Amino acid sequence: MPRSFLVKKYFAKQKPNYSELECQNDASLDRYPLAELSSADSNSAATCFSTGLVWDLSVLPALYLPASQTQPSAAPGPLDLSSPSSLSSSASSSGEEDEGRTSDPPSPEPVHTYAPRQRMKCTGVMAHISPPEEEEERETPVTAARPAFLCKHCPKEYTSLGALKMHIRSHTLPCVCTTCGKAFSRPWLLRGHIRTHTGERPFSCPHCNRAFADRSNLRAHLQTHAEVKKYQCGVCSRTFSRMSLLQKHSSSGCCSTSV
DNA sequence: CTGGGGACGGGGCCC
DNA sequence: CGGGCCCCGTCCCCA
Repeated sequence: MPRSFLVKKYFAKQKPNYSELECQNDASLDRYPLAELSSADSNSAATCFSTGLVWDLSVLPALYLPASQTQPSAAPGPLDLSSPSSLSSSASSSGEEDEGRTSDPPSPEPVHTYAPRQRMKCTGVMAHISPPEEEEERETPVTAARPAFLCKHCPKEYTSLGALKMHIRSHTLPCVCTTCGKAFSRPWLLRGHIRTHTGERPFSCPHCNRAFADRSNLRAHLQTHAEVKKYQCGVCSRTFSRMSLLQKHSSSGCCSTSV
């Protein structure tokens, strides 16, 4: 079974330009927004969060922001890269080219135009029009009279047929690895999987030349080069490269007061 | 226990 | 509308 299937945390998702992380070199480390942590201080989770520099576990609920609160500076993702100085949208790419379209420069200022992702709600029925009264009973009533496209394989609901079709692929898994037979919902997932067979690692770290088969893994790796990680404990100000590490840290006692 | 890498899934955006 | 890609996130495993 998929590991994260249907168990995603509903964090507000923004779209920081992580390409910056991957393309900036040494100088970038100095310019990491997180470097401002000390000044931003972390005695207050809100303070910490308001800086948009790190994620503080204690304020995670605050991340569940309505779509209206999407100012880049107010509720950015894990990293606030919207600052003009850091968001050069630059050249992502020295080492991380995708097989398909290599160093296509990312969209100039994605954060400015980014619309927060809407989390989809689930229903248990197959229908194309959601009765208004049913909408009212739902937790997050949206799109009152909008057609709802419901997956017949699971309770998921989508507001567009395209999104639904995309989702259905996760059930049908049309992309099959010819080597091991494992099936995937999308071709690029399969390509990524195939790299595990071929050993291809097209994403390399500009700092240590370590290569990765997966861009996300490179992104995580780049955190290890950062002096200040992007997930910060609201109590002890310690920073972590991953949310899971921060969560472990919190649950293990340090943040007993805040968690 | 902590930190990090590997693998992979999802939704959203762009073309 | 569909494909491709991006980013985010999670889980597992290992050092």
